[in-house]
Amino acid sequence: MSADERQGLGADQLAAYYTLMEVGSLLEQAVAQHLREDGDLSPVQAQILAVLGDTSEDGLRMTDIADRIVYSRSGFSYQAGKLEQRGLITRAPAADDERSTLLSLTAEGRDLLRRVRPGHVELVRMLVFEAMPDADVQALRNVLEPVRDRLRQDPPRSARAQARRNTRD
Amino acid sequence: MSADERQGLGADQLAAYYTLMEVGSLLEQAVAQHLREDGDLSPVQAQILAVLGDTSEDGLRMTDIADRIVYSRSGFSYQAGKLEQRGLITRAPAADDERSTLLSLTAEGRDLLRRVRPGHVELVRMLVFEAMPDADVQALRNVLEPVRDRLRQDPPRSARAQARRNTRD
DNA sequence: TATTGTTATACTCTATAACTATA
DNA sequence: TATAGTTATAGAGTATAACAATA
Repeated sequence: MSADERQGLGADQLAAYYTLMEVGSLLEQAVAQHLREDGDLSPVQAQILAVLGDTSEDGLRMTDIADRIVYSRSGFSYQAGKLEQRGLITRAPAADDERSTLLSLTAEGRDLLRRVRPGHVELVRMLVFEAMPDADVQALRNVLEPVRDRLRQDPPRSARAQARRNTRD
Repeated sequence: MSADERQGLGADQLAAYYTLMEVGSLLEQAVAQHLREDGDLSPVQAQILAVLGDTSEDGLRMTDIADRIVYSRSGFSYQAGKLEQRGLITRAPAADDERSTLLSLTAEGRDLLRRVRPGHVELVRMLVFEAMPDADVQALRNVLEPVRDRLRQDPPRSARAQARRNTRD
């Protein structure tokens, strides 16, 4: 937090971390505002629709989607209920395993996705990529994709126990 | 959202955008969990404490802090109230302008900051920087700092009107 | 017994607008 | 009149745990 004492991170790393977090949060806010105003969608609802729109399957199980979106199961049910109420998705028990629920886009859901996407893409282009050279786009991917893979697999469990030992000032 | 039709973004840009968002959100979740478990702090509360801990001033006005943290004023009052209840900060009217409220860290607030920081830094080091070459740290800063500056100044107002014209499929 | 998902409940956070007080 | 901040109120989202149904 304060910059006057550092153990594990140098000044450059700390600056990179702050910048990364600030960009992530400002960008998420801007995108969330757009999705809400343009499609009355919360970020999670938009993610669910996007995942359903990107698959070629007939439907996806809740658990399969939850694997791609970090989220509690109850919160997921709540959001899926919202989307179903609005007629954007359907919920149906899976044929092979009746415990599972298959989510599918309705025609209206697909329409909404098509209606919102251009503005979403244009917003991101303006905010992030308008002045970014192609080489920087590549650099961003090269640097962040390994971090993403690490974060995906790493439930941040062990960190605290290990870090606490450094807490003795 | 779906990748089969793109107007303003190439595949690389889209991939970079998705990766950036996912890293931001996974990292924020991990950090938020740590701050909650280790210091019972919400992300915003932690940010307020961090800003207060990083300044050399006697206290900061609400508005000065809000400038560094995107947040509504009422939400800010709510969070400041929480921190004051816990004895981590004090609120006092400013001497020169009695409309303003000066926030200051108490000794307990400073202690909490010192107690939580090592684990926070260590978590970020493990999740982000352990396997990242110094050159990549530089690259990340070079690419993202201009984006951050753009996002800071850019209230995402005009995007929708401009983007809607592309919506005619 | 374990897994998938839903629901009840309580809580936190956020947004809007009305309000107080100072400038 | 404009600005700084608070508060009332209402709503959205989230987490936990208890629950039902299926494997």
